[in-house]
Amino acid sequence: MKLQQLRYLREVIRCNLNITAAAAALHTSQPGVSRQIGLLEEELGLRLFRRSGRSLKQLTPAGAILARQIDVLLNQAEQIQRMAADLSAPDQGTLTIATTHTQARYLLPPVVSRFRERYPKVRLHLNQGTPQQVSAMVTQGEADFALATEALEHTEMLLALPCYRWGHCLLVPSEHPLNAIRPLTLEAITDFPIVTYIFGFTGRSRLDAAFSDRGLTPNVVLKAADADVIKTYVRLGLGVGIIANIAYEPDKDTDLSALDASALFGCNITRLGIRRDDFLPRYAYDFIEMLAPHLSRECIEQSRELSQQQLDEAFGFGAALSGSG
Amino acid sequence: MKLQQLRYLREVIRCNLNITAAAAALHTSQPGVSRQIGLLEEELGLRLFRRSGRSLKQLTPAGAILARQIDVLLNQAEQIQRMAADLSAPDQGTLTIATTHTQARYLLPPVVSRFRERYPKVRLHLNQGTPQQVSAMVTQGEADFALATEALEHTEMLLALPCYRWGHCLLVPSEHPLNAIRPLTLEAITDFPIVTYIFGFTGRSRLDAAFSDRGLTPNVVLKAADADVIKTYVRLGLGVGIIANIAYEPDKDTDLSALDASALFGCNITRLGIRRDDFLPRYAYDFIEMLAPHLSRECIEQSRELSQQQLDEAFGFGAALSGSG
DNA sequence: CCCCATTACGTAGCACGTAACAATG
DNA sequence: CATTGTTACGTGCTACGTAATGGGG
Repeated sequence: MKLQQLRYLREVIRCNLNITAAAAALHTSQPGVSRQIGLLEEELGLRLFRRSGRSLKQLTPAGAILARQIDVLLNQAEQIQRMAADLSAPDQGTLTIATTHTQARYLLPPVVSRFRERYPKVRLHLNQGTPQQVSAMVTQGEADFALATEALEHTEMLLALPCYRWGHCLLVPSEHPLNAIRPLTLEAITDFPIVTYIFGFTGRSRLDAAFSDRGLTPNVVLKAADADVIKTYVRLGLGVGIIANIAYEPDKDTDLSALDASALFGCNITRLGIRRDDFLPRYAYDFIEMLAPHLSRECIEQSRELSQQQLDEAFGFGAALSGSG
Repeated sequence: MKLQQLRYLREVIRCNLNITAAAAALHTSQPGVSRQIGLLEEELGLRLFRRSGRSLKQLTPAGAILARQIDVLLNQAEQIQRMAADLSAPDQGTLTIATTHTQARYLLPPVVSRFRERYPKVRLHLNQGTPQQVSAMVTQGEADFALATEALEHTEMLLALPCYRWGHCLLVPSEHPLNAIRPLTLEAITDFPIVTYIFGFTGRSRLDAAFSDRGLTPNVVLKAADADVIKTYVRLGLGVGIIANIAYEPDKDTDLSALDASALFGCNITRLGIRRDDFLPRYAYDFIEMLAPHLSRECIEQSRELSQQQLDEAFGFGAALSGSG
């Protein structure tokens, strides 16, 4: 039994039992993969795949059981390699962060600056995507951790650590009538066309919930994936914007006013998503601590053992907040 | 990184950093091991051993960290192989049981008979030893499971599942004056010389505790490791025996009387010891179920996740019983 | 001077790639 | 007939064993 054979097997399964695709993904020849799978089956004394003619149709029950264990083993092997890399050169390596627009654009820049100063030799990758893509990147091991407000707490594979809380704000041109209304109400907002996020982005679900709880139907005339697009259309006078309040930049957005709406829409929690069984190098923990000082290495390592529910309790969040907010 | 290199490394560490001994244990050449260790260090980019001149003095801190992870990985690899063997030929293989005299001599014979009938192709090994040896055999992977009344619950590595409870009995010649004393008391027993187990065997600690709780000092004239020896000396009239009541065989011991003493000495629990992270083939679970019907496969697999304390609670034993009984 | 690890060197095995082949839809 | 997996075959790498070398206690 060779580690390579197990890697081949894993890749074949990942490629929906397509040996050709697996070989391509592994940058090796197709017959080589086929052969090693065959040898592995021979050594283990059982068929891992149910074949119909020449093509692999499905995993045998035994194959499925073993594949699960083999995944664990390969993860462990990769962890050992990462640990060795970290131990041999603690300030070198790669850090890949999967994140959404809002975090990448407004939250991370200062953290990235500090990090690059502290660890100039670490190659930093920022992968932007939708919350779902971000979550998938981490679960599939393509990124070291994720940062997003949505979708991270949906799988027990990930540890979704609360990073910080934020609310929404209303974005209006300086001369807009809403500037005069105090206190701001959902009803007042509903009188105007609205420009905000598409569903599943940056707390959009919380906005919808707030309106529908009051029996209101907002007139959303434009849905965008990020605050920059929203600002552009607010400037064109298309409607009033609702964005994350961290996305308002007082220095640059001097032609717009931000009216805090945290009280209306409730607060959101941006979470840090880490694979439960993943080893992270020292600099990754340092990055996280720069981002959220309460998430020390010690704190994270203790959290790994907890269920998501226990975690939320430990951090003092009820079920309401740990939902789709 | 090859599995073989990791196996070599593990063996070198097991052999107290002696490469020559490790090579011998692995049935391979000494330079081969030396070379592979070197290649592994090169690939990982760090020294695993602190060398003084040519000999390995100790593990480096990094080496120690990695060695722990590597142990986990190799265990996982071996587990996969065992699982494959079980899946490919569920009624073939080897079952090694580590146990003490009492269990091997009085408890296991009928179970073994049934098992051999059901699984004629399984090679069954019974390894007898002291409770400490028995425990060590399982923790070191030399046996699949252990059966003993003592020493198994001392390490969290093992799952010590309660198998059955038993008490002691007093063994006396047919004409002995104690036959007439009802009810039996500790004081009455203390009037006679006693023949029983050496310390650490078959509930001996419970006997001592019972006497000392009453402020009594028994006159133990012979200490033996097993009931057969004890019976022999009781027959010679050396004293009265105190043995596990399962060790009294009414058919064969017709010249001796057994007086139940469970009430005097309390009950003991014989436990089944399994490595928490170990995979057992189907026939092993069947053996266990023949031995103790309440220990189904399902029950055991659920127990693996529990701490020893949770386990004792689940089985309804308090701290008093889970002690050295 | 003995013990032990490393280096040197030759060999045998095996993983891999190219090419040809088989089978399925 | 296109796609995919298996068999055939040659090659280059490498793990391993034997032998020689180097260092400590």
